[in-house]
Amino acid sequence: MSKSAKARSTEAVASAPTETVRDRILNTARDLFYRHGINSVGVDTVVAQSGVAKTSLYRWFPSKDALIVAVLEKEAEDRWAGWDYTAARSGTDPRERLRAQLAGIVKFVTGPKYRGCPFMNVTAEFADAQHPARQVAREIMEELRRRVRALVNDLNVPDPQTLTEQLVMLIDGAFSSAQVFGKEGPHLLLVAAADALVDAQLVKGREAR
Amino acid sequence: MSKSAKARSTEAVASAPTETVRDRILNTARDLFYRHGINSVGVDTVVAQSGVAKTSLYRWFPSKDALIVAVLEKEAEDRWAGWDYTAARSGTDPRERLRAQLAGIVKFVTGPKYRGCPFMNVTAEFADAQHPARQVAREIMEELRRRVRALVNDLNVPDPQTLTEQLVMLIDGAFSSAQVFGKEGPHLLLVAAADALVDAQLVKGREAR
DNA sequence: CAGAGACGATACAGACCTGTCTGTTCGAGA
DNA sequence: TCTCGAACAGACAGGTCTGTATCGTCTCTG
Repeated sequence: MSKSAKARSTEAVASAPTETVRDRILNTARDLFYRHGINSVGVDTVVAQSGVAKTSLYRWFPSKDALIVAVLEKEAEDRWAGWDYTAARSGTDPRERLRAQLAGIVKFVTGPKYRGCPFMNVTAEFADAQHPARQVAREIMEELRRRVRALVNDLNVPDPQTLTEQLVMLIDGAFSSAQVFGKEGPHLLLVAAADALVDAQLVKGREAR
Repeated sequence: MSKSAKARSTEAVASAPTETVRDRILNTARDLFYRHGINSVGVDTVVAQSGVAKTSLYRWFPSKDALIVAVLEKEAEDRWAGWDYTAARSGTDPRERLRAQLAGIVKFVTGPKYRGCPFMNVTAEFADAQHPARQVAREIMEELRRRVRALVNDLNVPDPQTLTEQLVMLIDGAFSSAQVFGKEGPHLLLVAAADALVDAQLVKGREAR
């Protein structure tokens, strides 16, 4: 038993390079929280699944709330990494760059393991808007807003502020409707809907000119 | 004690006409579930708040799950009543009738007591898609889809199916973004965004003609 | 007036939750 | 070799949850 534990901590370097105890807890919690909901997963389950002692969990995270916040931040980190990856791969045409990000979102919400936007789920699960997890979730959604705005700024539309808000609303709608309706939901039309909104502003801009 | 209980059950007819024990439980549960989240409210709290015995709750509802389902159905009942009310008040112009419903939704999500769409919240709170509460929630969202479709059908657009899905996505986005962002969210632009999508289809229809 | 049933009050079982505490093992550095 | 900290193992406290069981009271109906 102690032998296998020893072997794991040694060989783990090869299989999962330098995955610390903290990371193991964090990754396990992230997976469990997302799959079953935060309130449905106790710390004991996280401890058991990550093969770690309870004392270790509470050494690295002072409370379950702190763990939740850390999980959300890691979730956001990965999301923005994906965003940046898509940004780097998409060309120079502003319109295409926006489409690429939206297509990325569609791909995300149609994935087999999709179970809703983690940040919206946390907002639904914790009624208290002052809860630290909700504060983090809100900040992340604001960041999404800023990133959409940056894309919209390059489109040369007459009212970028309005278009940004409308696109964010569409994106939020894609997140939630994919969760509610599953495979065959409205979210499949996200790119088309966004295109229509952009066109509407471009037409308006041309008329005004 | 027994005197006051007697008086209540008699005078209650005047104050809240024939509010049965079942209704009292249902209304209290609805309020508590919505305000604090379903999983955060125990049956004991519902019992205490509604001034009823626990045995009564379990007489009328075989389990908490059954109570949740009943609450959601009542919630839906009221929502459709509001929809029909708006429909009856709005004129004959299809475009205006759609706008009226969307404006009603904006009014709903900007209300001071708004804490998210109950049916989306339940979807986030219960990870298991087979949970009875989620089944009900999904059916209600499908009904919303059908009602939007009925409005779109009168608009004479070339692709009512697509427009319906896009509008539903917008509506879902309004529900969730209002919850995340609070007062100053994208949801304020719901009517304008929907207008843009409708226009886009009407323009396309004219071009094809 | 008598029986039936709705209701209130409350104790209880059994499970689960978060967070603490004690004691042990093991490896790395002084 | 000795020491110290990280990690493991597991018991525990104090609270919450759902659902059941018990018992007494009220009200209506025949």
